Amino acid sequence: MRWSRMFIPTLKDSPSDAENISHKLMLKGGYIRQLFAGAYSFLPLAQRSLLKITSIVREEMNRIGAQEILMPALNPIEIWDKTGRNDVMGDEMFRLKDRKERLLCLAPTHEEVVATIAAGEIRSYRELPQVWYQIQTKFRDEPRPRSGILRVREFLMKDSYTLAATEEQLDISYNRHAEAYKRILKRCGLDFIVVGASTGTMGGTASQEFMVLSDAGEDEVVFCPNCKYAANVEVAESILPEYSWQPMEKEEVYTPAKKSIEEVSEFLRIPPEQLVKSLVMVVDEKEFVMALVRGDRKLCEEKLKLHLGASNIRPAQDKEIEEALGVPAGFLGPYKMKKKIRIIADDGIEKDMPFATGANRVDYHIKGLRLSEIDGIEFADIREAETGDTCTRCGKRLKRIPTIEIGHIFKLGTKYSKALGANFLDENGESKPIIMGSYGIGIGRILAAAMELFADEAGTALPISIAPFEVIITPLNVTNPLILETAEKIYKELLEKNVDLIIDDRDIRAGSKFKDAELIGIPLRITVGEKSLASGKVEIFIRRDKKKIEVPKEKATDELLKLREEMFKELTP
RNA sequence: CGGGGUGUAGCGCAGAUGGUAGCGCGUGCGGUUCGGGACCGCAAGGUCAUGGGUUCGAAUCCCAUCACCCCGACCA
Repeated sequence: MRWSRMFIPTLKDSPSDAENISHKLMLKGGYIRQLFAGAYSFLPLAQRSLLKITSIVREEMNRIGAQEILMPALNPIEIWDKTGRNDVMGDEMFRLKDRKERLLCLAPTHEEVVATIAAGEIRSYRELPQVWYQIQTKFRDEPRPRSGILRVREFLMKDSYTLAATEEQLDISYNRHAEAYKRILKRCGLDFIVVGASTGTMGGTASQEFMVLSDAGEDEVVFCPNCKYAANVEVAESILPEYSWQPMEKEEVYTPAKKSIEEVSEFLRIPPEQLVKSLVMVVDEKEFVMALVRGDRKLCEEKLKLHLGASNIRPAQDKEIEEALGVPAGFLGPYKMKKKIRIIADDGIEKDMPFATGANRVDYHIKGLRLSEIDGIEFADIREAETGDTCTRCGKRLKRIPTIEIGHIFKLGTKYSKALGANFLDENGESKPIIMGSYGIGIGRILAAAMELFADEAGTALPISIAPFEVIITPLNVTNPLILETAEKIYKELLEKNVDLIIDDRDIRAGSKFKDAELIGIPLRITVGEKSLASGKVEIFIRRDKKKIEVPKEKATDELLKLREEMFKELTP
């Protein structure tokens, strides 16, 4: 490929819209352009990378015996009604009507379609297990698209679905996917951790996420450096560090306009650890629940949701709280409540610790209350684990870190097959619902994560397996025939060896060529210029470690092939 | 949806107190340069997000709308 003929609109300044590193780099490097919020065009460089990623994904999926299919993105709403997910998905699903006013949606995922196919075709246990996958554009009307390509409304995903007759078959498919995902990420040059996760709106019995450590990530993972326990904060367990509380008289205290934990803590001179937050949540849009969490802790909504068996919870608005409890937010507590609602206390709060919390009276808090003296409270782990908490497995300190979620695998069970009538006859002629699994991996996120992970001042250094080109040849002055001929000769030799490369044949200054090549992240560069050529040499530049090697021009091709080989070897699982 | 911010040339920005739009980069042409985003000359490029209002006069003041970005609740 010749740079002069390629569409690579690099920029000197990144557009001010871009905030995080991969987003800036992709815009600057001419990889992507935004069409509107949450939708990007992939320009030639990005598309080349994405094609390489998808072919790695294909190879690994095929390797575990998965069969590639392709399902419609356009779905009739009925199948989503049958599983109840038309409601569960809420505004996240794009909905539209056809010319006959029939309700359709753009599928955010494909369990419903898979179960529909299975319901129509699978009859016997002899036809199971099945493992199907597709690489397809998904649509999700994200409440807030952000971070460039990391969180968008239209994105490429590899999603697979397994159909099993038995739990054992499901386990095998699930484990094979985990293995395939590890191989995929390794081949794409990404370091990752596998963590226990919440099944969220998918439902199901077990799930794990494949996370890349990155500050750009939107997820957080709690992990133990000692025993390797790792879990999404949504589900991570921990033990609170010891806290020696102070004794406290029981009394109502006047706390004018002191609402937040900080304000109350400061005003009453009580540390946040000895305050209790009373958070009112709306459960499935019908019931109010009060959640009690220690003042220095965050409520983990996902854990609470799980405990309640709810499908949706949200913080109540101030107006709702006042209507339901007769007290404004800020002075709420499990004390002299005007109206009884369900109370769930975090089990990390010591039952005999006296604490301060709202007195359910405007401008008043109650001091010296203890959970042990309140009737009808439920206890559950509903707090978020934090750095410094104790690991429940080995007793060492936990760490909490931001991550990018690249892949997620689920054991779904029979939720979808039951809803859509996907049954089979077992050995005994008994009809049973098919046991499903579902597995996703974000193609674009792999690229974004790699950009992010290997970024430096000059740009990025993509892994050779997914870089848009493996090698760039940079003749520094194309008006010098000797330089150009030498570069062209090496270019031809490498082409014959099936190296994926580009020659920067533009008639521009050397500096610009260097900047561009380093920006877009090509892992290997051959520089052909007067300086080295005077002694019959060319220079090989290794982008990742910024190392330069001079080699005789006749040996350039062989030397480069060797380096390329080594780079690929490093990425071999 | 709540909170914050920004919309002026392809990109990055400037345009006090209202007086008819500018800088840097980039782009085109000519020339000198050519191993780390060169220099000189010439030139093109703008419904100042949109709609309404105030005013003799609005990029600037007022109202509304829209878009995009950031922080929170959801996900590959």
